[in-house]
Amino acid sequence: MRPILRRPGRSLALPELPEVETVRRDLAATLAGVLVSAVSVTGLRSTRRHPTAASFSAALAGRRLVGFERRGKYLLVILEPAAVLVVHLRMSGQLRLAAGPDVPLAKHSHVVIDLDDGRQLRFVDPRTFGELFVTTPDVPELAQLGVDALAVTQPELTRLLAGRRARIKVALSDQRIIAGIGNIYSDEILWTAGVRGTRPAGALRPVEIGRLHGAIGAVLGAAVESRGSSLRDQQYVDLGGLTGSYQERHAVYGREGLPCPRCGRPIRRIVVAQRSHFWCRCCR
DNA sequence: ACAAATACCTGTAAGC
DNA sequence: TGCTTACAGGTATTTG
Repeated sequence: MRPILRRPGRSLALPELPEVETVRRDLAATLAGVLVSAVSVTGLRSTRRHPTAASFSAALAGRRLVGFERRGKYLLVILEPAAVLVVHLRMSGQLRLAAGPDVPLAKHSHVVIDLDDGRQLRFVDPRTFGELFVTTPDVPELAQLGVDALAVTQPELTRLLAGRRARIKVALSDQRIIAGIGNIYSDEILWTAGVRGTRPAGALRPVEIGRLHGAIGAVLGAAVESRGSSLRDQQYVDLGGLTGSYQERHAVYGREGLPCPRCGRPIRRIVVAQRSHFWCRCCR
């Protein structure tokens, strides 16, 4: 019996660790040392952690952008005088650099940050899940965030997964355990490691955790080199509006019914924790 | 303590 | 052709 070929599930390209890291590097290369001269907020949901748009603007204006860090999917812009601008792109957020105020505003531009050299840093976000907020240097809002996926060691991973009954697909995407992996890269990592996503995390054998640890570094590292993944409606673009290219190397994500690169059998899609999970029956 | 379900939101495309 | 509707998912919150 031939497998039923269905259209691949509609997929977006959501900002996960590689996409946020690409934006971080671009920011560091283009904005180090600039002064924020003014801030305009038109989308109140984007600054919802602040009581008013004015309180967000006042916290950011007059400060200099002196450092650019990343924790998981959170972007941290280090400010002087001492403070931190935290940015999370969530589903559809983009940071875009404009040469000046005359460049037409993209639809769904919610925050415009004027820089003292005339350029503008703009936050664009159709689905309005993303957010920006200014906080203290210790960033207490991120206290629950787990170890960054690019920094986790194999012994740490072993300890973090021990005893957990959650499926490994879910545990990998849990930001309190490991920070930076979302729905796209968790599937690519599991396929690369040859680990079934529905296995309980705590049941993985040491050799499987070893393969998983290797796959986390290999997949995320290669995706960073490719400047992230952009798919379909191209939700993810970098600071200059350009797409990444790692989608060309996706083995399973968004490829339901297409041949597995390893064995040629059709990629399957199931729903795990209300999310699409793409996998190969024989290769995981 | 941990796990699972739900709300939030809009562009896209499938289906009629 | 045009309308309706289902779907995509990260995180905070709620419920179990």
